Amino acid sequence: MPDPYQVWLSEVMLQQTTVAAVAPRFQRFLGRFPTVAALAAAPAEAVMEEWAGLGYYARARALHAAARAIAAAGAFPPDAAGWRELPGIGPYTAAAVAAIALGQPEVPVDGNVERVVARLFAVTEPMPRAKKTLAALAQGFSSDPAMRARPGDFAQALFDLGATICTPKNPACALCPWREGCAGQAMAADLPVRAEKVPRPMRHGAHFLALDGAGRVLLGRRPGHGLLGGMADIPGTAWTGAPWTDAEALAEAPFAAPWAAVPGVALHGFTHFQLTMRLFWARVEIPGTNQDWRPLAEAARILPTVFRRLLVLAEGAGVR
DNA sequence: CAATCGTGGAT
DNA sequence: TATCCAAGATT
Repeated sequence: MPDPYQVWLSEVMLQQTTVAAVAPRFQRFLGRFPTVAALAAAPAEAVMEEWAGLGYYARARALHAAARAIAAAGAFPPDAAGWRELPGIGPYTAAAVAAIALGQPEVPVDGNVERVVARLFAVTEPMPRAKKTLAALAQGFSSDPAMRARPGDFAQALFDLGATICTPKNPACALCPWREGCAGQAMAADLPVRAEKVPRPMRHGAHFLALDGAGRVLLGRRPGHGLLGGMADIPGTAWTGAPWTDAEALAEAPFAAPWAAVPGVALHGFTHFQLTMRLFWARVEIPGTNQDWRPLAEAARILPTVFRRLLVLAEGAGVR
């Protein structure tokens, strides 16, 4: 049976994140935190840095908290209900770990399974309202002898069916082993019915890149909750609905310095808004004592992508 | 229940 | 280029 720690870690990384993006990061994470004990013993900053670029940073905070809970308990939870009580473990991940790592007859319902079931039973109720219906229908797999015999492989097979045959667009129904019992085959490409999309608003920010004489940059730290919670950042203004004038932005600078505007802007898309950032930079020859100065290459490694874009903007403008 | 929470790749 | 969407959880 697979190592519960590795199954748990991979399932958390795979939440809303593609296999291609996760694969190298999973190996790197395991190299740095090989066991749940090692993860529990690590400082939070190290875990957040290792997660940089993967997105949904609440996952890393919860993963770390859960590791400490497991280490304190001295053992992994024995079943899905036990896993469900840990931070960052919802219905899907609890079922996936129980099925894959513990061999227990649970049915993890992810986006793939929802799509397969919506088509198999021709569910036309729109998402996300249909989630309850789809989850209930997916529980029907619990009586399948193949599922009882090999719950982990059954779950993996369901994921693979959704990823390679029962795909969101252009499903390959002709190749599907379940096509004969599929009530939604004729309308498969239109299921599940998605809610209408809402346009993402634009927000604006201004940030301040302080460089010392040794190629180091001054980093800040985000609050431990909410957007990018717990991550390093490049200090700046709030992200507001209206652009910042130079005067307004400079009044928000973390300290007085000969700030100069970097030409151009940096753009970044979040799930629910788009961001336009301006950048000011200054050479600061007297670093403060309790401040987080990092070489540019290191900063680029530990900053979330939104702030890496500012480093790219600066480099393109010849600022270094 | 609806909103929040990142990012990169595919189309 | 814009949109979609990915092995979701939390509030």
